[in-house]
Amino acid sequence: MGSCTKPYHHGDLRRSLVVSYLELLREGKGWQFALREAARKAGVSHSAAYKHFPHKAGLLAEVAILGFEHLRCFIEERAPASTVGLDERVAAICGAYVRFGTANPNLYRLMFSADARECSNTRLRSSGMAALAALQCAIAEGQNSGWLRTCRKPDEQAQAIWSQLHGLTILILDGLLCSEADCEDAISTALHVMLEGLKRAA
Amino acid sequence: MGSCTKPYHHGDLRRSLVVSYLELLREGKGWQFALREAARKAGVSHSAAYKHFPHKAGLLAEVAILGFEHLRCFIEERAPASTVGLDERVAAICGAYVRFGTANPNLYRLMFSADARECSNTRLRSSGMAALAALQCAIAEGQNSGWLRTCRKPDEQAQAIWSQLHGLTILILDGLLCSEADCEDAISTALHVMLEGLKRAA
DNA sequence: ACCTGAACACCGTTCAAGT
DNA sequence: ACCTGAACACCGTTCAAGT
Repeated sequence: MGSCTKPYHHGDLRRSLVVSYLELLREGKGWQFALREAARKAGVSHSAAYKHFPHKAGLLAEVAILGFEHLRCFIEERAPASTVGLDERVAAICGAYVRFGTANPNLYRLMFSADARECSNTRLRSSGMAALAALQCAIAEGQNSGWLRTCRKPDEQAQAIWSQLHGLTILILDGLLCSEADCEDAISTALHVMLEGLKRAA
Repeated sequence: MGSCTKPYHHGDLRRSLVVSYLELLREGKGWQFALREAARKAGVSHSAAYKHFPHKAGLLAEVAILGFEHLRCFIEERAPASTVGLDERVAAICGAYVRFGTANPNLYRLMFSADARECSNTRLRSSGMAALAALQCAIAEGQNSGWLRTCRKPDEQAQAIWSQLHGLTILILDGLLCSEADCEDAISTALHVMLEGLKRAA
């Protein structure tokens, strides 16, 4: 306990590896890191990781799922259910989604990477759905109140909106929609176009 | 000429490597292949590739740009400028875009991969824009004729639509929107939701 | 001018051996 | 039960040497 020599057993290496990978992502140099690099950062031999994950993809999937949970919190913070006005609420949810991506580019990319999906697409899918639950609620409410077009079922419309948010986020991160400088403008413009499309004609 | 022994010099190795990589993509086992595998397929030593490309990313970028040209042709075939009715034309363009992705999943993924972008984002960007030129034309026409909402400039609306198409395509390829079975349904539903959002209220 | 083969520093994964 | 170190088969990249 009081000893300063590193113990042979780590304690919670599994968690430590996930945290190390998250830190690597936050440091900003891409999103594809070696398993060995996460182990290095955790101060442990690389082969130790295989006692906690069957393969690298398992670690990445865990990080990805954590990412979706962060996304859910991020959205709930910036667009609480108490937000007055469906208009504002939907806009806040959509804005929060895209901003999460631009604020955590590497994590967002990892969340949708092949390695992360390969491992447990169903878990990822349900994490994604949980993150978007607020959106689906708002849509159902909006349709009931007559504010939204009601041509489609709420879940179908939620999927369509998710597509748009994801596409916008990815294209922005890829630098294909705009330069870094006018990125904020591009986001708000695209979100406006999108929200206008949702509303019933005035 | 009449000899059947493989010549020491290949002739057009650069092109051959690109074609080999395209074939690997079409074979369906993912989209991340070793440079060495393309060289193997081209029947050449792996180090030979470095006389034609500065690094692997250079090869991938070339493949990606070819992909965008294929996409442009694909759209022009299925949604020629002669298509009667803006309604049909826009729907055809959007449908063609998404179907190109589902028909060439690995190529589509490569086109937006970090490796391909890293090399020449500007060339890629202009290829992407060329592929979407038909869309932008149709939007401008649609706004003039009063069929489309005119709240935004054509290029801004084109970007918003591209976001949606890209997001839909990627999420479908990722298997996050639907299972393989009801994939067609999901696509046409999402496209409908999208097109309804574009139109002026009836 | 173009291609080969050996070499280097990396990787993911495995496995016997240590604590 | 958990961790290490050496080993294996791979990879991208380089470079002297061949044609």
